[in-house]
Amino acid sequence: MSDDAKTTQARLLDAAENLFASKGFDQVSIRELAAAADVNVAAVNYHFQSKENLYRQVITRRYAGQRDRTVAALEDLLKGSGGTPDLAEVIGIMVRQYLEGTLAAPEGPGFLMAVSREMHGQQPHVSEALFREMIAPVFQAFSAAILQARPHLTSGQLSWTIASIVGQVHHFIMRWIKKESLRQDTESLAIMMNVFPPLGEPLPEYIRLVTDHVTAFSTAAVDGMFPEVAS
Amino acid sequence: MSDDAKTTQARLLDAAENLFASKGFDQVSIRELAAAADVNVAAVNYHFQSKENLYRQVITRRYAGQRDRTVAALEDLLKGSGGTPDLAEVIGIMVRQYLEGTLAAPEGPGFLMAVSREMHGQQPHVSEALFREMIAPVFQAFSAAILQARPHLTSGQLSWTIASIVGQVHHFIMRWIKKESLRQDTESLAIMMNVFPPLGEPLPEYIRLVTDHVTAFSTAAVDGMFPEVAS
DNA sequence: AAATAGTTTAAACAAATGTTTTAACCGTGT
DNA sequence: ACACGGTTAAAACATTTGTTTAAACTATTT
Repeated sequence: MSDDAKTTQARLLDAAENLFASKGFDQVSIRELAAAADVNVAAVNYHFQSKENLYRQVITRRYAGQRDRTVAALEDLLKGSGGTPDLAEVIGIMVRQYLEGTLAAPEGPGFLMAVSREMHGQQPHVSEALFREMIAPVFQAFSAAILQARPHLTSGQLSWTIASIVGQVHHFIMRWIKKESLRQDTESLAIMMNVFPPLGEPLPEYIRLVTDHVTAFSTAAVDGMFPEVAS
Repeated sequence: MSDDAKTTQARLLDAAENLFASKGFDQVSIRELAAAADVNVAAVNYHFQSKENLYRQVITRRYAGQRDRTVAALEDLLKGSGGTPDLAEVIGIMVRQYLEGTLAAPEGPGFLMAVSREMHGQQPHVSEALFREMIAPVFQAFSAAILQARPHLTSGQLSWTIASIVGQVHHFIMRWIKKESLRQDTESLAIMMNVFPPLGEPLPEYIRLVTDHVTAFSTAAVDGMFPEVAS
């Protein structure tokens, strides 16, 4: 479906998604949005009441799918393994889903980069609703799956572990985004890529490498920190 | 030294540090800065040429100390241990320095929060210079220290490991900052603190807990992933 | 005391922002 | 053909932004 066949609303949502993703909420003006979507400036307020509300809709529209896919993948794994999944597989699913959903969604480039910014950012544009409806369910499914793989973990150990995993993933996402946004600035780019080796790879390979690393790193950490007492 | 005894420049720098830290570059207007520092709006441009340059100076002024302290602490450890430091101590120093420098510097609240935002952010306000002068030296000292503790690590394994550590630290910093910025929004705050248990602690205790966790987690991960061949 | 260099002040400036208004437009149903 | 709801268009609106101007002030120097 070509752009001019889509409705004004849809074109605005798509343009907003890409622009917000690559520049952040404050850095995108309504006029810029309108130009990218090839609509009138007033369209944003007509269809979405406000710029902030458009932002909210962009995020929730995409994140719902991400959430459902991740939860479903975790549940599938639980069923397939008869209740005792491999810890590395659990973490691997979570990490890969997050990376793919954020950096390489089929719906288009940019996708969910905004969410990471939102989670790390200060502006509470959507934070509470996003957290309750989107993050919390994934968090819960992830917790449950880890607990199936390592039933001896306490709830405290569990949340520390999850925080360490999420932190790593965010960092690798931000690193890729930063690299993308530096495309023009060849000097800074060269410095970054020199210090952070995996950045030179194309995106699918980057996702694979990061997934493998974070999975192996975190699995080793969990089993080193919280060894299961031999039965 | 009371505020009105300080020079206009110093008062602006201090006010800017706190405001930029808690709200981010774009969210702070020059008029807000001037009001907080109790100076005229023109003072920013008179003394610092531009808002962006003021921002640069705020960051470099503080980060230089942070950098020197961290590098010195790592070098001390190397000397004290006769060239074979404990890995956990190396990581612990790095993590603690980063957390303290960012969240709890004696110079005042807020301190270096802006740097984390800068590193994760899109705006290239100071990125390249900051990276080259401030981040790179710390990165290098940290790398060298880890390599002394675990000489068998390849350079690739080293940079993956550092990325995982830095990612975790950033995440725990952001989490604290986010909590601070949600002080008014009691509902969101309750949700966050419920899901992320260590957040309820006062700052020094939070720093201690995070340092211990990240250190233990990462040490276990390194030794689990890259076991030294028994001699 | 006059002059000077540095600093502070209030006011103005130009540009950009999110939003609203009002009129034109379009297809659909009568 | 006409009227009507929904949509788009251009223009205007009220604020806010970073920055500059030009005059007032202040202390030090001559």
